[in-house]
Amino acid sequence: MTTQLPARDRVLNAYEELLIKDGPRAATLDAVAAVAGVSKGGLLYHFKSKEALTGGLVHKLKELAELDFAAMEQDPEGCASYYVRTSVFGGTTFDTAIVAAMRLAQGEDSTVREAFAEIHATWYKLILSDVGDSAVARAIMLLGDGLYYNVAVFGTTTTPQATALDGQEVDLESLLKVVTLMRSGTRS
Amino acid sequence: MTTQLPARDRVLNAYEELLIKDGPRAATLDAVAAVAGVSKGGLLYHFKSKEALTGGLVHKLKELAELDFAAMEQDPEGCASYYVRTSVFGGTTFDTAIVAAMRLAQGEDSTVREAFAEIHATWYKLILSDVGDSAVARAIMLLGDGLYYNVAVFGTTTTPQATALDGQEVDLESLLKVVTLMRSGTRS
DNA sequence: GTCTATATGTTGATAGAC
DNA sequence: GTCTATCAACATATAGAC
Repeated sequence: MTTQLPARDRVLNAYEELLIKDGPRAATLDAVAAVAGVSKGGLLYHFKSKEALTGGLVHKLKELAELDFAAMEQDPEGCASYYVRTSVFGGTTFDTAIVAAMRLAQGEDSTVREAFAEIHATWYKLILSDVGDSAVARAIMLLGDGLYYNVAVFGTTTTPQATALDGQEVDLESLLKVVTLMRSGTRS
Repeated sequence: MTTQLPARDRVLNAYEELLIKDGPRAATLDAVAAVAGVSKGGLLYHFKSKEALTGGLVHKLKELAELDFAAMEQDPEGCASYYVRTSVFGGTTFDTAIVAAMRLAQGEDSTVREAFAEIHATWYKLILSDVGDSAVARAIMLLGDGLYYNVAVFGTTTTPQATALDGQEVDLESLLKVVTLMRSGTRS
C-alpha cells in the first residue's frame, strides 16, 4: 500500500479526472473536493479560488511540457516521429494534463489558451528543425492536434497503442508511414 | 434594410455566437436572449429548455452536414481535396455551426458528441472512397480535425484563406501539396 | 491543515399578464 | 408570441471552530 499523496496533489488529480470524465461543468469545487477526499474548505486552503485551481493545473502542464521538450530533442528517431508517437494518447501524466486543460481551453480563462499557444509554438519549432519544411511541419502539428482532439471529445480507449476514431482505429504504425510519405517529398 | 429573421432563428444564431466568442459557460439563457433581442421568457417559448436549445443547434448541424456531404461527393477535385479545403475555417453557416457545437462537445450532452461521431463517420467513408488507402484517409481526417480544433480553441482570423496557428499561418495551398504527397505513396 | 456553517450571486425554469 | 415577475437549485467564496 503506497503512502497517500499530499492533499494538494490529490486535489489537482481529482480536478483533472473530473474534467476529463465529466467535463468542466461537472468539475465543481464540491465535486473536486469529494473525489480528492477533502472538504471544500480544505480544498480552498490549498487553492484560494477556482481560478487558482486552474492556475495550478496550467502550472503543472507547463512543467511537464518542459520535460517533454527535452525528451523530444533527444529522441533517436527525431522530433517529428516523437511528436506523432506521443500524440497518440498513452495515459501519461502529461497526456492527462493536456486533455484536462483542453477541456478548459474553450472557457473564458485565457491563461489556459495562452499556455497551449506557448507549448504549440515550441513543438512547432522543434518539429520544423527536424523536418526542414514548414508546410510538412504544420501538417504534422495538425495531425497531433487532431489526435488529441479526438481523445478530448470522444474519450480514451483501453488499448494504449490505438485510439478509437468514429468506430475506426488509428494505429500508430500506419500513421508514421504516412508521415514518412509526407517528408519524402521534401527530403534533400 | 433586410427583414428581421424570425425570433427562433435569431435565438439559434445568438447561441452560436456566444458559444464561439465566450464559450459554453457564458452562453446562458439570459445572455442568449439578450443577444437575440428577446426576453428569457420569449426564448423559452421557442425552446422549452436549454437542452432543447442545444437540440436545435444539433438539428441545424445535421441538416447542414447533409448538404456538405452532397457537395463533397460532387466536387470535381475529389472528396479529400474538398474536405481539406473546407476544413480551413471560411465562416460559412456550416463552419459556424461546427465550431459552436464543438464547444458543447466537451460537456455532458451526449447528443452533440453523437452527432459529431455520425458526421465524422460519413466524412471518413467518402474520403476513403476517394483516396483508397485507410491510413491516408485517417490522416486526412486528423488534419481536418486539427484545423477545426485550432479555430475552436484560438478563434478565427480575418483572412478566410489562412488561419492563425500559434502565430504561424496555415495556408491552404501548401497543405494541399502535403496531402498530395501523402496520397502519392499509395496511388495505383 | 482541515472541517462546518453561512453568505452571496447565478442559472434554469415556471406562472401568469398582455 | 412575447413580456415581467418569481422560485428553487446550485456554485463560489468567507468566517471561524477544531
